[in-house]
Amino acid sequence: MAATIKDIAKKAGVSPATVSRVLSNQTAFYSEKTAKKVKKAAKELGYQRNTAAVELVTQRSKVIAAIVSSTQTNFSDQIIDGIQQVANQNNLNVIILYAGEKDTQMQRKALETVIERSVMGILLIAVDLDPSNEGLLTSANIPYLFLSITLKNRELPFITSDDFQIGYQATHYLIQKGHSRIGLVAADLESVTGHLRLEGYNQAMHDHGLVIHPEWVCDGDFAYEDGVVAMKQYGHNPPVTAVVASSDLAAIGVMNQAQEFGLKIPDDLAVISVDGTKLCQIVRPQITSVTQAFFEMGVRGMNRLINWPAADEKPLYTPIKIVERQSV
Amino acid sequence: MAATIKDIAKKAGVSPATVSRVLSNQTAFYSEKTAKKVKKAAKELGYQRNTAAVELVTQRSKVIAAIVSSTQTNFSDQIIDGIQQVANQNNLNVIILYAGEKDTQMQRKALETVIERSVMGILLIAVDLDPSNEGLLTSANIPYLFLSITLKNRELPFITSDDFQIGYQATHYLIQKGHSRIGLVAADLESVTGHLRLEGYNQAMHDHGLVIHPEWVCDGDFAYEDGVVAMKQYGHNPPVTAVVASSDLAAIGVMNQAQEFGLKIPDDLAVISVDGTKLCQIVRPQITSVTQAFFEMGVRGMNRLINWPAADEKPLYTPIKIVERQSV
DNA sequence: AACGCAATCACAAACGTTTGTGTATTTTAG
DNA sequence: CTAAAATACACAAACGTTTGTGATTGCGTT
Repeated sequence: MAATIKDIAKKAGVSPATVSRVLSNQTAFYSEKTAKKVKKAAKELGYQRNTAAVELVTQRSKVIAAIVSSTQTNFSDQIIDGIQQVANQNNLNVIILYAGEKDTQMQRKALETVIERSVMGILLIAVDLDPSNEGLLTSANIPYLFLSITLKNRELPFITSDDFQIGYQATHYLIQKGHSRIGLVAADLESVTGHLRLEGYNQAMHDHGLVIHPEWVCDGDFAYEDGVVAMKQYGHNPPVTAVVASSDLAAIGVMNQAQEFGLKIPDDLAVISVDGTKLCQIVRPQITSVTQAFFEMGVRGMNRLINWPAADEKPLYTPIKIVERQSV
Repeated sequence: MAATIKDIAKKAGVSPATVSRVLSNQTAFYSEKTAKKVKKAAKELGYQRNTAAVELVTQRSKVIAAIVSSTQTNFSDQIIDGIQQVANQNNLNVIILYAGEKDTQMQRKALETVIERSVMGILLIAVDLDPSNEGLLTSANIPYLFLSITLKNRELPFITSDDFQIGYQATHYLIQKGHSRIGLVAADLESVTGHLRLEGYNQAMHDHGLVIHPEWVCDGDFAYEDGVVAMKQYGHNPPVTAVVASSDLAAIGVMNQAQEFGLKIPDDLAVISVDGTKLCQIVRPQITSVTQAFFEMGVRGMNRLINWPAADEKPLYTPIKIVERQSV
C-alpha cells in the first residue's frame, strides 16, 4: 500500500539512490532539476519514510526513550517538558514508556522494548531499577542516565537533586523559623533518597543542638495517604510543631489530617514539602516547599545523552531552593 | 557489537532460519535438542532482537502509540493506565508522545514519527487535531481513535464522555439541590466539547424553567487560572449561588478566589466540577464532581484498536456519574 | 531391501533504505 | 580543441530478520 522510494524513483525516472539523497538533502549529489521531480513525485504518492528500513541500514535511531515510573506525585511532567525542549532543538523524537512502580517485570519489558529498538539514549525518570535488570541496561551499549533518583549503585550515572541538602535545608529552615520539635513524614527510608534526606534532617538537628526523636520520623512512600497516617500517628496533640513532608502530596495529607484534628496551619503546625509542583500553589494554605529544578533535570539529562560519552560532567546535582508560601 | 541471529546460528551450529524459529517459538519446526542449544547460545551472547529488522520484514509492529496533548489537568494518566493494562494482556508495547497543546507543528511531528514507524494503532488523547494534519492521519492506513474529546469532524472515530450529558447532569444536580442562579466556568466555548456542555447546561436550565443569563458563563481553557478569573468577574457579591466548573483545576480556582472574597463553600457558593480526578479528594472542601470513566476510556479504546476494523461498536460514550463530596 | 512419510533443518528471497563506488556527461582549463 | 576535473546519476551491497520451499535424515512398513 504505502509508497516506497522505488515507486518514487520510477515515477520520477531516476534511481532509488538519487531519491534517497534528495529526500535527505545530500545536496552535493543531485541537481535542482531532479530534486524538483523527486519531491513532486514524493508528495503525490504521499510518501512516508519507513523508519524500520532506515534504522536497519544506518544502525542508529533518532529517538530518545524516557522510562518513567508511575509516581505518586506528577513532577515527571516537568522533567519530560525539559526533555522535549532539547529534543525539539536537536530534531530528535521522544517516546515515553511506563515502568509501573517497583514492578520488576514492567521495568524489564520497558527496557527490552527500547533496547530492541536500539534507541539512541535512555532516560530513566524516578525508576528504582531492580538489580536483576541492571545487566540489561548496562550491556546494551546505549547511553543511559537516571533522573530524579539517587541510586544505591553509584556506578550508574544520574542527575538529581542533592537529597542530603534537601533534608538539611528543609529542617534548617524550620529551625530558623523557631521550631525545635520537627517531624519527618513519608520518608521512604528503604530508598537511598529517603535515607539521605533523613541524614540531612539529622545533621541539621544535630548542628543546632536539638535532640533527635526517632519516633518523629514516619516512613512512607511519598503518597498522600502516607501524610495522613503520619499525622494520625502524631495525634490530636502532636509532639512536633513542624514537619517536613517528602512530597507535596504527603504534605497535603498531613495538612488535611491536621485540620481534621482542629489544628491550624501554620500556627499549630508548620509544614514544608519537597518538590514544589503546582499543587503547592493551589491548596490553601499554600505550601512552602523545597522546590526542585525538574525542568532543568530534563534539559541537562538530554544534553548529557546527546554529548555522549562526554567526559564526566562534574555537577551531578540540579539546584534546589526554598520557596516561601503560607504553610510555615 | 550486538549479537545477531547469525552469530547464534554459528555458535549453535544451525542455520539462521532455525534460530529464528526457535526464538519465536514456532514449535512445529524444530527439535527440543536444537532448541536448547540455540537458547543457550542466545543467552550467552546476550542476544537482543533487532526490532527494525523484524518490522521491516514482517511489515507490522506490536506497538500502540498514544499521542497526548499536554493538558492542564492530568486525567490522561488514568487513560494511559487503561491502555497499558490492555496492552500488557495482549503483549503489546505502548509508546507515548507529547503533542503540545494546540501546537500544529508538534502534532504533525508526533504523527509523522508514529506513522513512519508504522505502529499498529494510534490513540489520540485529548488532542484537538488541526485540520491540516487530518490527511496525514487518515491516509496512513493505520487504525486510530480519538479519546476524551468530541470532534468537529464526526467522521473521525472517538470515544469520550457525552459532553451534553455532562453539562446537563451537572446543572440538573445543582438545580435539584435548590439552586437556580447557576454559572458555567472555563467553558472553552470554541471547542465542540465546550459547546456541547453549554448546550446541556442551557437545556437543563430551560427544562426547569430557569432563565439563562449569558453573562453567567465564562469562557476559558480548563485551567486553574480560568477559574480564578471567572470568580473575579463574578465579584464579591456573585450573581450566582452555584457554578459548574469544566475541570477540577478550574473548580479549585473558583473556590480559592471565592474564599479570597470571604465566601464560604458550599454555603455561599456551591461548586461542582467535571473530571473527578484525585484532586477532588485532596482539596478542602472536597469537590463534588461529574466523574468521567477515564480508565475505561483507555481500555475500550485499546480493545477497539485491537479488533480493528470491527463493525462500528455503537456506544461511543463512556459512562459518567456524579460523585457527591463537600462542595455543594 | 525398498519405499514412503514425518520430522528436522538449510537455502535464499524479501522487506525499504543508505551509501561506497563506478560511469556517463558536462564543464573548465590550458 | 583536448585533456582533466567536476557534476550528476545509477548499480549493487548491506543492514537483521522472517518465511516459503526444498533437501536430508531417520523411522516404520511392506
